[in-house]
Amino acid sequence: MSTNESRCDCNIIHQDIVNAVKKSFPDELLLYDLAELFKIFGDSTRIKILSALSIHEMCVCDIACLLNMTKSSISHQLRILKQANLVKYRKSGKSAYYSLSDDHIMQIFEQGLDHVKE
Amino acid sequence: MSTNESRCDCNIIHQDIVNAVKKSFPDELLLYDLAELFKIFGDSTRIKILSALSIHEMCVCDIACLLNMTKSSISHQLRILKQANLVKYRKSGKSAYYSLSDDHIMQIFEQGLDHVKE
DNA sequence: TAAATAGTTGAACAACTATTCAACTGTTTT
DNA sequence: AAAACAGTTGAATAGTTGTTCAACTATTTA
Repeated sequence: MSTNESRCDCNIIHQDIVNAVKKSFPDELLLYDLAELFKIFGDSTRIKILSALSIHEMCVCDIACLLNMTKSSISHQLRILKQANLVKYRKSGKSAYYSLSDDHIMQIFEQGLDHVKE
Repeated sequence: MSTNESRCDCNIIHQDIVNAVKKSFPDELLLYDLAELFKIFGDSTRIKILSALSIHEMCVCDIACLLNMTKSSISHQLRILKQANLVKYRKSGKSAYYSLSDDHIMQIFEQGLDHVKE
């Protein structure tokens, strides 16, 4: 950062620490993408959908029935999960069958669960 | 769930699957807490703060300076992180030094990073 | 004691988001 | 061909949330 204008309204107390942290700080864009990923996990409806799909492939109706929600709201959330490449789907007749696109997703899920369980 | 009223506006196609999933479905409250945890991770300011604190303990001014944001907004976010038991702090003189309350947090962080990096 | 500084806090505002509703597409059934 | 059903989509709405601003507390320094 070579900008002189700073929103930081204070005298820097530990310039050495700030510099050291800045040095080994991950890429800005990477942290942004990471936040975006967690944001998707940060909704109970989407968490429930992912949790359900980790057990078995399901169609929109099945998920709506399981979570006692409308097809529409489930479809909206599935679109978000699809855009984030967290779920994939196959169409068969009138139905669309959704499943997890990646096993790695559940590792993040499980790690989070461990922390919540304390 | 023993309620007959269902928001699910469709005939259930795979009652057997829905029942099976319902059976091995995690506790509702647990999934809610999990979503709340991920929600906290799902903001780039908070992610950056956690990432910084994983490198070194820092005071509010240091963080504000590092991220080029006001003390106020950092303090607000630190309050949220504190309430979620993700950070702890010690006061010394005029300053408040924040650090991660748990190493486990960074495991979730790293796992997410792996996924984002693809 | 007064000024300066680090940090906190509540209200206000703007931006975002999850659900609802209605209308729609596409497939299957009668 | 018409009805029924699974699913999608866009607009509207209500609720949430991150930052800003101003006022405040507490500690230190002059």
